[in-house]
Amino acid sequence: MDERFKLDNQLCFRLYTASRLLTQAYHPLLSEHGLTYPQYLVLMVLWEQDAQPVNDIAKRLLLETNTVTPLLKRMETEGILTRTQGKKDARQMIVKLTKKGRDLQQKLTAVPETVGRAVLCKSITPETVPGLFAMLDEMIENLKR
Amino acid sequence: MDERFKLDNQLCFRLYTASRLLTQAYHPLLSEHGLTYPQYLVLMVLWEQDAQPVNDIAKRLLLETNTVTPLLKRMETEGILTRTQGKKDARQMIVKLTKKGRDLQQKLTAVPETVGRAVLCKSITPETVPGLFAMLDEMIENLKR
DNA sequence: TTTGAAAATATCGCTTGCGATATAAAATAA
DNA sequence: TTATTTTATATCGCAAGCGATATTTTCAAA
Repeated sequence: MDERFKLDNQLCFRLYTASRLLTQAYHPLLSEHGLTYPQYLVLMVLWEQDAQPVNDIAKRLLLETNTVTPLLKRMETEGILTRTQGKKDARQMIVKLTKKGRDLQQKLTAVPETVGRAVLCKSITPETVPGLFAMLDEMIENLKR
Repeated sequence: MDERFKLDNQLCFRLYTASRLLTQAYHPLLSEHGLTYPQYLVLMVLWEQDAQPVNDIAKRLLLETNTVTPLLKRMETEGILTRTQGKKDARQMIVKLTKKGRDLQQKLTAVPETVGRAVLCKSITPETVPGLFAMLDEMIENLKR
């Protein structure tokens, strides 16, 4: 058996699994407010800086517009944000939070804490997290050729 | 602005992005052989141990059967594996590689190497990978309550 | 100015991931 | 044995992701 094909030696499988399981940890906290995890990501982007074109949101999340556009449309239907054509550039759609979208930040204050606690363990602590972040950041930078 | 909602402070977003980008790195290598990344995971499970029930494969990948069953059916259609009802337990479907499925291992030998090289960088080296694996493993163990 | 290239967004088709639920077989209890 | 519960798969519906492609608008070059 080729060691290179063993699941236990795969970085990607670990990342894939860790990502899925951590997203699942968000699920009960977000679905309570009718949100999915990718929608929560969009909210974090817009809470940082409101009124952005689709492209800027997509770039920030390293997603394609063919993923983000339908996602934003669903959030518009939910009354979380509005999409209006840009004035300077008519090709752009400017995405802006509604009051409901802004108010969600207060309602979700417990989320980062709760998930943060769920992740903490022997090898993942306030001391080790910066190192982990650095490795993942370098890897991400490396892969988005 | 609440620091805890900043995208740059999120572990989950990093894992989600790293997982997606690394999976994308597999894409050209796998699609050449008509495979997706989750299908490649199934192959790795079966190369390690052939002839497993659906449930064992799902457990190994930490996926639900409602994800794995359709995936296996597509692979069966492609002639990569067979699904036959268990003899001891008629509820089980035993999944077994065909010759085509076994032969894929030889055809994909370059994949682990190629992706491995793409990941290597200053902070991800043969020396640091075991530590990264340990953190992810503990996190995964922690989250699969 | 006209024309062609680039950019911003959207549409289509398909696979995955997963909550909820159904079905059938096996194991356990009464 | 009969009834109940558990287990193994599967089905359904929906939201991502994403490759491929279309549409519209802007920009740049001729």
